[in-house]
Amino acid sequence: MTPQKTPKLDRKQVVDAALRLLNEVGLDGLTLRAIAAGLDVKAPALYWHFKDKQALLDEMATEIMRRMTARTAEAGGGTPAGDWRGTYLTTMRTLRAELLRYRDGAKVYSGARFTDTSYAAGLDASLRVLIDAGFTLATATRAWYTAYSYTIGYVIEEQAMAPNPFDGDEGYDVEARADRLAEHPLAAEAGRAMFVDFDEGFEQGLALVLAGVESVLAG
Amino acid sequence: MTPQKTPKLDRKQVVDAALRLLNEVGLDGLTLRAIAAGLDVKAPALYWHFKDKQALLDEMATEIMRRMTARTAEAGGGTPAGDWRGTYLTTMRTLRAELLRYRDGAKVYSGARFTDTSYAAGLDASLRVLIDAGFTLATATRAWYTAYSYTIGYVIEEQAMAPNPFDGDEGYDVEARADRLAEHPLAAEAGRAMFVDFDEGFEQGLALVLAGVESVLAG
DNA sequence: GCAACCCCCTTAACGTTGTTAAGTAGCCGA
DNA sequence: TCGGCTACTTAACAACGTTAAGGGGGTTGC
Repeated sequence: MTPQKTPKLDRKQVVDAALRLLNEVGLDGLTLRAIAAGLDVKAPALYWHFKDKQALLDEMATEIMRRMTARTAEAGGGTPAGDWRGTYLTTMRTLRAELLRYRDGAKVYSGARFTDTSYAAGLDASLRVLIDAGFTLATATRAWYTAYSYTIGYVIEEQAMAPNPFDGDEGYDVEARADRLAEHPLAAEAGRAMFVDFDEGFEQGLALVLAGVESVLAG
Repeated sequence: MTPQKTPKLDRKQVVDAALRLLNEVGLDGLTLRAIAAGLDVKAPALYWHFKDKQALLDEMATEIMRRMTARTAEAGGGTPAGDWRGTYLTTMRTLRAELLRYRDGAKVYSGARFTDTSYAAGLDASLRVLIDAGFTLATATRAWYTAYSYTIGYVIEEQAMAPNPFDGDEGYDVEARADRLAEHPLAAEAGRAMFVDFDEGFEQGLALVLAGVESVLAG
């Protein structure tokens, strides 16, 4: 249709189109032919820019990470310089928020390996804040990675359960679950608590991890 | 070959064969044809026992959960009755250990929905221990789910990184990573800490979560 | 004793997927 | 004008999940 003079297609465009499509069709529907169609191109054309599909998925994960790093840096502007608690919370909240922006975002992210080292600057900054607050490198690393693991695990579970924000998918029926578990009242009620307000649930768990970090630092 | 009188194949046998094969070929190689071949059967035969592949994966995850519950109950025998801390730690250690028994175990597990309610008894028991120790149902649930999310996230990352225990896969080269990150010394050194001793790293993070739970209970 | 039936599996095939091979239009330097 | 590089195309392949149709063997009904 649009007769481009030099019909250049680059890696960035492919990644952007793939991330856009991800939100429409989910990870299962993310086929190379569909991605290519969105770019007015045939599937094998993608192989000029990426070795294989996994390389594209890795680049998508890396792009998600870059956007998260950028947002963390922005949000860092509103956080006082010495406030390691605020930085810590903001980093993990931003990580979750960015994963939630894409359907199956946590799955794509956690299943991939980054294609460059651009994440290191953000990690370095996060650790620096903790170290300046008195942490050793070892405890800072552990504090960071624990909250990171928690966040990844939480969002994976959240995206598996929650109604999909992008189409009419109904998601997990919490009340039906409670009915099935009538013989186990604690588990039944716990399900309501776990799967109803994910934002609040994440905050509570994150506060818990932070409290643990504080008590270790104090010790 | 072996002329079975009534060549019965049931769901349990299929799940067992699939879990065995999972350890040999990983999630990517886990095809219905390969599973069927291991049972001296053709692929469409599996559709008599399972609606589709996802139903089989769900059943595999449920079986992993059941084995975990059984092991937790065993390990509970060695834990004093009133020791909620010991029970809490043991539950999460057992969860991780069981996920690690299968290649891509955490991915299979976290991507599935349980096919029955057998998990509820274990969850109920875990919550009961916390409540008897003075937790409200809400705080017990949050304490449990936070450690659960942490463990899932940690093992997903671990299995993506670690050398595969089942074949000669080399895994992630920690030193090469450190070299690439020469400009970010904190991140480089943190990588060594995060990806070297996964057992120890898990314990430290879990202790951190537990410390947070304790401080919330004390507050 | 035979026919009907149901259980559990087979063979065959379909559409889709990731991926490779081979060819080709446009551009660029010599 | 000539290669030669870039960035795609068309064609095709093997493998996958899945469905359709059929068949053998045991059990049941009469």
